[in-house]
Amino acid sequence: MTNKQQRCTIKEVAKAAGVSISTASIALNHKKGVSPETMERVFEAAKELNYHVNRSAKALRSYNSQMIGIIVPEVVNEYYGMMIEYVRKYVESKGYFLIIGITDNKLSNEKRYIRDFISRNIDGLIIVPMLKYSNEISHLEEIQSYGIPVVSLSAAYAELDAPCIMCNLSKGMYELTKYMLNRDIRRIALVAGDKRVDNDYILGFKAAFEERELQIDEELIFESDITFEGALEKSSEILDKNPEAVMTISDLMACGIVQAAKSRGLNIPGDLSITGYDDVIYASINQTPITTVHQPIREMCKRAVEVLIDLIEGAETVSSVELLAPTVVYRDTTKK
Amino acid sequence: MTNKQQRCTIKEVAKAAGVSISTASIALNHKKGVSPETMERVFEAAKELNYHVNRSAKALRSYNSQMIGIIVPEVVNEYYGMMIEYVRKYVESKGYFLIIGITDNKLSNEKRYIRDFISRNIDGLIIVPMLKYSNEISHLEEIQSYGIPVVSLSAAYAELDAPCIMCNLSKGMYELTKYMLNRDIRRIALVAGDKRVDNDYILGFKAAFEERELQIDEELIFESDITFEGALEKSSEILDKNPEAVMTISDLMACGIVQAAKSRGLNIPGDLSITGYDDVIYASINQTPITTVHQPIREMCKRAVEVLIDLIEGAETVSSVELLAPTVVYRDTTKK
DNA sequence: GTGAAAGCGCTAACAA
DNA sequence: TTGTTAGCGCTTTCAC
Repeated sequence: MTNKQQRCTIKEVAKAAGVSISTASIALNHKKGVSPETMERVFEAAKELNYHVNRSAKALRSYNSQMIGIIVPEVVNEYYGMMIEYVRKYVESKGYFLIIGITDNKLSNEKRYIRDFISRNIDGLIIVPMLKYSNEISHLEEIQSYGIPVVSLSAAYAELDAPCIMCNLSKGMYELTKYMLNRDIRRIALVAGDKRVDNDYILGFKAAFEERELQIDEELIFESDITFEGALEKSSEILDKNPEAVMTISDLMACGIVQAAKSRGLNIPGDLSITGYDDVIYASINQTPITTVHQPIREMCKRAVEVLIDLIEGAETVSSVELLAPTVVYRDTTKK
Repeated sequence: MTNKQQRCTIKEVAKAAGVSISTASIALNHKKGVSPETMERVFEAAKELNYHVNRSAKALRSYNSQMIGIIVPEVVNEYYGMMIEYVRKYVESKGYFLIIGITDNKLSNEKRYIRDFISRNIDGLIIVPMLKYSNEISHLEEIQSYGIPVVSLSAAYAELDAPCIMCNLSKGMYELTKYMLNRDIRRIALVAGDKRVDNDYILGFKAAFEERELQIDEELIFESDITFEGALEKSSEILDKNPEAVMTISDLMACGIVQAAKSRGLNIPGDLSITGYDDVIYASINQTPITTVHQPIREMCKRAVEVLIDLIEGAETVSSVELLAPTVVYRDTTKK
């Protein structure tokens, strides 16, 4: 780092290869219209000079940055971490670079990232909606108005005119609830986050009861912070109702319930069944592995990227919700 | 998204404000040399027209992208997730945007991201070294040669001439081992990843034994994949040696040992003490919360960003290692 | 305090 | 097939 050197430009590559700048540009971009020999000379010169294209210049001139943006509520959470991981992989396999905005569940941050992403000329946006209820979508409409396609992943903004790829959350909850009811477990608590945001889960839960013409006790449907600590705090209120089962909408919440139940000396699943949702690592690393619903995160991410890139390449936007199927994973916190 | 509109440029803002382009530029960048009234007119026009600066153009012209790059081995892991989270926060509070490369512990990916980051004109780089042993640093030296400062975080590349901010890993391991020895636990297994990479941990472990002039059984020092599954697999070999304690170098590995011990019917900490490292969520959400060593991740990230930004702003590079102090966190997998 | 004009590195007409 | 040239949106001298 002593003698700072300048990066070489396409001009120098062209000169070294003995061709014009435009020929060098065509060659470096693997476009047709240049002879094989010229091509080789240019690439040799580029390698020799250790040429790196200046993407700022390229983006300025050609109106695309080869960057796709993703906005997620959090990153310190296996569920979103996996999304970033998979989306990144697919995006990069298509020749794009993924830039990431993390909102901390704050609308103001979501807006800030949208502004920044517009400034940085992203080619497309994947938005993973916040966990808080919001119907403010003007910032998303603005980015769309500039012709930047938007796809929502994991959940939908009801009023946004954009494709959405998500898991059939309701179905997973229905299956799992049915499994409980089949084992004569009736007194089931359900712990959601915000009832409006998490209505899909509640719908599936109720559907299983209704199918069997069983009464639902609305008092057993709780709202809680969707975190480990949140569930832990809420647990005394929940367990005081003496449920036979506690179903949650995330594995982390289930961990909280498990820990609380243990400190009450409850036997799992003898005295109490507990279920998570998502099937991320938290469910399997627990001392007692947790029964949960697997969301096909990988497939969701793959589809989201496919749909987005189609849009970037000029496909017509159709506002549709694509629901991928969940799978119940039976582990040790529920009866066999 | 029906009628795609063009983003407005500084030219249009200038025109609307009735000033020249250069005046508009000065005003928009809050530079001095423009009257308050003009300033206001420009900002009003910008707001009116919904102006977003084109950062590609700005970066091209002014040789800085206001982007800082970070390269991490993984993201689906609380430890790295938190790093991204904290680094992002500090970086953004300084007016930069963080772009992230995830290498999956592959050198080829690290090189690929470096190339990409050079192309995208990042202003500085934070590198969190891979968990695999490597002394190939030519790509890092190259980016440095262009005057882009590099800071390493969480671990050091021995041969790289760059500042490093990390936790005093050795000290944490020493303290924890001493705690065990003080409770007359002697037969302690240590589970590392690669012994070369994780030598600091081993050094601390041995130091505690040596201080008391106790013999170390090298057979009880294991290498394993630094994952939950890795530890789970290795566990039978480890537990077959009948240790009184198993110390690991990550909380996730500790979870694996806990699960394996439980399925052998071992009582924790009665029959077996288990410790993790890092103090991330995996340690606290387990049914039996795990004793571990807290790494001051937040402070590490803060310092790394501070040092990097000083360098970006022209400070002299000094190749130094800054060691932050760990804290042992006693939970339920060790004796009181 | 403000404006005119050059040019950052690159792509894409258009000419040759 | 290859070269010439204009210009993407912005910053930054340098005049005025």
